[in-house]
Amino acid sequence: MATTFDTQDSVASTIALLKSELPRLEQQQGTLESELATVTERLGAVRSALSSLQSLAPAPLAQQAAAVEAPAVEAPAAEAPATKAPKKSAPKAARRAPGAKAGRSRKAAAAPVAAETPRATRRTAKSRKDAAPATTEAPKKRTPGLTDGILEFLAKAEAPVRAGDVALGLGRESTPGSVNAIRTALERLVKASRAERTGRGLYQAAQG
DNA sequence: CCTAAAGGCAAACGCCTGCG
DNA sequence: CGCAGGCGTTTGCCTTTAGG
Repeated sequence: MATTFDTQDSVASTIALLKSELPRLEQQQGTLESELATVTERLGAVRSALSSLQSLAPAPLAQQAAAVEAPAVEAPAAEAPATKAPKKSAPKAARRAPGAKAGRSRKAAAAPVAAETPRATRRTAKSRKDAAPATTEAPKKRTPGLTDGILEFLAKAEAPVRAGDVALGLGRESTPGSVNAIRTALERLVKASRAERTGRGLYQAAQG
């Protein structure tokens, strides 16, 4: 039988394959290590920016930032699942109209056949006034100077940052809503040419 | 008091990626 | 390869605040 031969042949080819893969893996390791070094460096920059901002921010904000800093650094991976959770409650099928492939159909949805929940209706139904009554609960606190804070954060960041990073850096919660607010602010800054978007979800201070 | 600007929030949509 | 889910983007409306 030729099985021994076949086995030897197969082992040899596997060895050759693995050997050929080795340089690539080593190179990849090197790349990742340098990337890690970059991230580590940036982490330091972000931390220093954070501490600077904390000194600028009002007391409660600074406290929040301090509280956020530790866990965020300790377990960055845990952030992802946390933000993913709420999505489940709103399945895509429910959010998107069936067959609504045509982009920006939302605009058209104002007119069409039976737009079940036009914006105005939703708003009124939700009634933000009702949601934020004049009771003990403080209404949605606005954070004056948010734009400035973002700009300052961007200026201090040595590399393009994400909205979530900015949120954390400014001592805000990294909830989808909060991050979305940052993102909206970032977009406004980009529109105003006060910031630049370097890639998908990446922003940096405007050059020059 | 009125208005504009800034900021918050929610919804819809598109793109990307992981999984079966 | 198709599907499902996550994430980012866009958009519109509302609230709050500051300035005239």
